[in-house]
Amino acid sequence: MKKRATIIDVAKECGVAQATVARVLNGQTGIRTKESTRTRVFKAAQKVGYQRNALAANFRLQQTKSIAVSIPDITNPFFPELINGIQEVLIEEGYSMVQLYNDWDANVEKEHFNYMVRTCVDGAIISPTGLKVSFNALDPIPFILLSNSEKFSMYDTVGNDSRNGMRLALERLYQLGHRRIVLFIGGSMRSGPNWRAELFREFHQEKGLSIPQESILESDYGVNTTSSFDTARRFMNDFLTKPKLPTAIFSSNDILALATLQVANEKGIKVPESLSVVGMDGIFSGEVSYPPLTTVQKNRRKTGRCAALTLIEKMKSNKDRSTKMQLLSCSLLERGSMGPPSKTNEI
Amino acid sequence: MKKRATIIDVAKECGVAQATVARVLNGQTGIRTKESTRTRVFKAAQKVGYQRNALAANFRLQQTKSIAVSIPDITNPFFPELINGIQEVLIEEGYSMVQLYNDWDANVEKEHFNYMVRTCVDGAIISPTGLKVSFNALDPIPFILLSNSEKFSMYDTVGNDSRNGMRLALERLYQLGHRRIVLFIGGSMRSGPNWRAELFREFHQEKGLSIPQESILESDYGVNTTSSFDTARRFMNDFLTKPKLPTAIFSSNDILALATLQVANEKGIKVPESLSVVGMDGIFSGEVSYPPLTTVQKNRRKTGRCAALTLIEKMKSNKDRSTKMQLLSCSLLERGSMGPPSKTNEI
DNA sequence: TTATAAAGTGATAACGTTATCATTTAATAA
DNA sequence: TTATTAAATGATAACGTTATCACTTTATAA
Repeated sequence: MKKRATIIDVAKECGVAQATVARVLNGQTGIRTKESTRTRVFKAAQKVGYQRNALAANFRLQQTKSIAVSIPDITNPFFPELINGIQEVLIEEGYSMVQLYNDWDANVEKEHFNYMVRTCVDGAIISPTGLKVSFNALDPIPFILLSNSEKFSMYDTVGNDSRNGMRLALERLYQLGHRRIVLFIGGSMRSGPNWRAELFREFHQEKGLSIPQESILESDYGVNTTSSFDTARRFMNDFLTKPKLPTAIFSSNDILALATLQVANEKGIKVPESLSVVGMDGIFSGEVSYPPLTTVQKNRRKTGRCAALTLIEKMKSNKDRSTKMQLLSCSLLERGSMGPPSKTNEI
Repeated sequence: MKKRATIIDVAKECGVAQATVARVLNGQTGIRTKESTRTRVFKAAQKVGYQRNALAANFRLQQTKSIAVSIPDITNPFFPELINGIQEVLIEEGYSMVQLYNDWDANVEKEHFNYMVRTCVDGAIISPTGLKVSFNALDPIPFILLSNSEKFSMYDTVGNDSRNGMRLALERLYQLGHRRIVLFIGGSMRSGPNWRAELFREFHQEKGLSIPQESILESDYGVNTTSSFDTARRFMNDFLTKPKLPTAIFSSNDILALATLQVANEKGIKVPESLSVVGMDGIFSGEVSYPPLTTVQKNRRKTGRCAALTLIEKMKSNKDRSTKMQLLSCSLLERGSMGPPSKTNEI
């Protein structure tokens, strides 16, 4: 491992002061250099194979030009696209990204916060493990949360308007003629107090429908995507043998919906003729299922971009800004798993 | 943002030399300090709120305790688990991870290599965009490649034994009674000269089977997972209307297999009764398809772990080790999409 | 006791960059 | 031309840590 060339080496190579080299190579703002020396320096730098030592620069400037991204689980298909969106923006702005996964463990998450302080990341984007997370440990670091919960309204937050998304789905199902709709909740996300059940009841009230028994199904949480899927499968294996089935099942995420779809296929329940299945999130697997999954699409790439942009804006304006909560709208992505209920399925 | 306390502040606070504070707080190996001064220093550090400036330490030590992971596309379902495996090991060893995505662009990849040198990452794990990538730019940085190509045998490489995996699948299909098997190649990975076609022909020769026309299907490459899937779908939409279909289709990755599966379902071709579909990789979507996809399972988490462990070993042993290529074995994950060919399907 | 070793501490030099200020050189005005 | 200003460059001091070496103090052996 041979030693790397420094600006001093470059300076020696072309007979100028190191200060000049520094100016040329790492453009100090507002100070010009003669074109002839510039080219000389560039050439010399090339020759000795100079690469700026970011460690030294970071130390000098006390900034890392890197931001931390804390999420529970990268294998959850919800996250990769979001991460990708973040990355796109950060790259443009010259930041790099350190990812931290905590596997839904709040203690690990807290340790990650300390890590961020120690390593002097310039900012952080955090998808919290729960609603009770404290961000005190982050003290000097500007951060953005990925959430759609009111609980975090005192922080800068970027999320998806899942309420409205769910509404869109229910409305559309109603419009198609569905009157026996079931809500399926669970999965690996800890979503706190259940606004979904609330919204579901509200919706039925509005439409003048009575809520039948067993219309809000709650599967256990899984520790990860696969276990969440398996649990949902078992649940549906049981549920879909009941005598009087609903005409549509709306699930709080795509994993649950895909489990429903698979079990229905196995049982010979025709989707969407006998049962419409609607999910939420818009993960890739819903694209390749049979039939393709109708879902409430969350634009995760855009969410990531938005979070990153907001963070960068926050970091640039050192003056205190008022915090804000941004909810990106969802859309209903209609694919094969949803259709009008068949006549034979009517009461 | 008030200035952070340094070891000098701590030293002043308790009347010792800063060297002593440094020794106590960031345990220099092999040098003891009296217990009484240790406690004094700790107390003082606590009092002034000392937090080690990792930026300064990194600069001094010329190490970041971070490693870079360069992959083409995090939204490709192949990668998240691999990344997770890497992360698991790195965390244990106290390293953090910077991820770089190049979207299959070799120029971006090269720029990322420069970035690694500039930022002085301690090591790198790289999934190359192609077989012609040069790693010269990485010069002083120890790195591990994620590949199974012979082309990279001069570097430390970790990959999956796809050859053997494909063999397993073909053997099993043959054993089940399949004699009209088709190979479906394509997808978003650039895999270079086609050893798959070669292996396919070899296999037929061994078994004394003649290779029928149109038994090696090659779909176009897609720029990403979704487009790769769509292209494969269009291809299969065409292919599966042909008069005499094969009894089994082996695809070079799960995306292609899932496209096949979906189109077969749409066309009412019963899987596995009329057509067995086998994929490769073992991505999550294959778990939730209908029927669940039989696939050559690559243990990606393990692959990631192995790569990380090998890298760490390499970084620790500063003496030159001989390079090695590690190929992790694949297994055939038998799920619903594969079965014996039905009688009616015989010639 | 005295000589010797060991343990504990202090003083100080890096590390490579950026930024400030001083100095030289070139350009413009008188 | 000379005086004055502007442009270009050089010299140098940080930044906070680690690590080396020198020096004191304490413990152990003779």
